Amino acid sequence: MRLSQMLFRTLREDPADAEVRSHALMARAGFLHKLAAGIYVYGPMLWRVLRRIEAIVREEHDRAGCQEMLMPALQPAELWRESGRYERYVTDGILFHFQDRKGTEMCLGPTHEEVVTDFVRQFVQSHKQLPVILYQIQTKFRDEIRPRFGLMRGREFIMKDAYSFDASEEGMRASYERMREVYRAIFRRCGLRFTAVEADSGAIGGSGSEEFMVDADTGEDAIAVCRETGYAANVEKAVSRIEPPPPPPEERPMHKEPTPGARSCEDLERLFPDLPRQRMVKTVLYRAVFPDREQVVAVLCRGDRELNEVKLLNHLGALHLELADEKTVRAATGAEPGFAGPIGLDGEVLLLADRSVEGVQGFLCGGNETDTHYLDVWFGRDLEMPPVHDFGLVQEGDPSEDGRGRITITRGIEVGHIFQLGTKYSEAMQAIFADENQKNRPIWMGCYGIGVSRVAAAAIEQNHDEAGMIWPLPIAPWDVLVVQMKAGQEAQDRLAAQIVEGLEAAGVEVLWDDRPKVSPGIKFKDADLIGIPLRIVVGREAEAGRVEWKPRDGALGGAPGSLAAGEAVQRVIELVRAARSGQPAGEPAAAG
RNA sequence: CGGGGCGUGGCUCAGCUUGGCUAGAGCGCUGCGUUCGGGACGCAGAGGUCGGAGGUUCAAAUCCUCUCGCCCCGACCA
Repeated sequence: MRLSQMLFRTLREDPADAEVRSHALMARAGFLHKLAAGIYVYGPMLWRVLRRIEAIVREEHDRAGCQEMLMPALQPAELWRESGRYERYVTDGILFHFQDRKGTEMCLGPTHEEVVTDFVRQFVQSHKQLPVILYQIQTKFRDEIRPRFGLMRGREFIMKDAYSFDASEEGMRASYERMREVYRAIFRRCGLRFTAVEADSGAIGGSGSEEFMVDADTGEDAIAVCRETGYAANVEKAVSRIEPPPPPPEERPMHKEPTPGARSCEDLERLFPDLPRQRMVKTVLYRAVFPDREQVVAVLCRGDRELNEVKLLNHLGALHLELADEKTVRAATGAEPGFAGPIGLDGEVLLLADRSVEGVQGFLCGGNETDTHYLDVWFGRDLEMPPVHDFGLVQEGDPSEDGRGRITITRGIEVGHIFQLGTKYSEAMQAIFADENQKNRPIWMGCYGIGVSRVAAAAIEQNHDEAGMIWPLPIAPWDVLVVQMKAGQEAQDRLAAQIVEGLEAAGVEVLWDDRPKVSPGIKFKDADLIGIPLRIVVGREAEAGRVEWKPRDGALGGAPGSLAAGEAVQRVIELVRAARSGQPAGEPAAAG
């Protein structure tokens, strides 16, 4: 493709509304255009990237025996009522929903468990038809509370979603394992560095789940990793050991201490310099929302630890959980926020304790009275130990659960998530089959998602520099950029055309910057910005049949330097072949 | 939804506090010429309902009201 023929333009400055590099760089390079919050036009170059990602996704799914299909984005709300998710999704506001001309409630699919389950229940009657895995690549709609970061969290985005159907729990696990391997292969082939982590299954529900995180400092998710043991989990889910508290001090009677203005552990440390954080107990108040009621919950936590709201939410089985607002705090404690404690709380409050407070004695805690704390408090003596569970957030440096290593916290971008759903949807929607003994049983399901458009953004978050994007070769919009310094100069015209022809004949996708009257500086800056990994410069040595080898990605293309044109062509062909070697043998190189 | 901020040529912004000339700059764009290996230079141009509506005023980008949109911080997720 000749760049001079493309709709192409670059901007010198970052757009004002782009917060992350991937968004800013793509917008500057014309890959992306925002139409409204979280809604984007994918330009020609970005679309090539997305199609390449899709091609890899398809190949790996097909190879694993999955069947591609396509379901409607437009769906009757009735189906969602049947699974029981309609209320929650509408209350959350995540579901785009409206009425058609007849007044029927409709929605735009944020995910397709309902539709696929409805489809499968009409087909499957016998265990002989199982297992089966279906998938589609399609636009999804979610009215995100806060769309942001460009392609990272859009309201309309491209997703690959797959669903497995099995006759037994073991079968479901086997399908899940198979999909896990498919996912590993996909992200490996995309040229991304990633980590598979244990995850919370959230609103989708089910028993087990893992997320695939592209390693990137700018990621929205924090991940707990243990190098020694290979443990990796989303911090929402992660467990660790915690250092035990110091031994109890000499027993003294509980008493009040004036603590004016001391609302945090930092403040209290200044007032009580000899008291370690491990002998402070925080009381954090939450408001938990259930389908039929609300409940104020107070959770005790050691002063040097933090609480994990996801663990708490799961334990309570609540729909939502949020920090209590000031009014709620005042009503529950009778004090200004910052002085909540377990003693003398309002009777309606549910009191729980994180396991970090176990063994803590003679501690400091809030007095439920403004500017007052209790000191020398003992569990068992001054108050009953509330029910104890693990509500803690893992912290950097914690020993791993088995004690054989230490936890490190890193960041990542979630590009894939796989779930064992069990029979949640099949039971709700009566997707049943007859087993060998003619007994009706619900189908065991799994679901598996990849954010295709998010993969593109994550690739840039992981691979860029000051000058621009650096695409991994397998998902780059083009394999190689041929930069012709002076379009119209005969020797350069001839050599560039010859190189492009040679590469294309070998199945390499080539972008040829043949723009006339564009200064060298601009060509180089643009080349850096769009980040095509391999580059050949046709310039001053063209008469001698030589070019400059100038890869964008030094790690991939090696050192720059002068080369005979034929040699450069050969090098590109080899690198491209190597990058595509993940393909099944016998298939031609993907041409799109 | 709660809290904070912003809407002025294609892009990045100034002007608004204290209303007053023909609404500006840089980049980009068009034409001509000189340049030509890291965002060149000169000359001549095009391009703006100042987000929208209403109001105050002799006069509104500027003040007031309403409204739409966008961004950031929090709960959600591919």
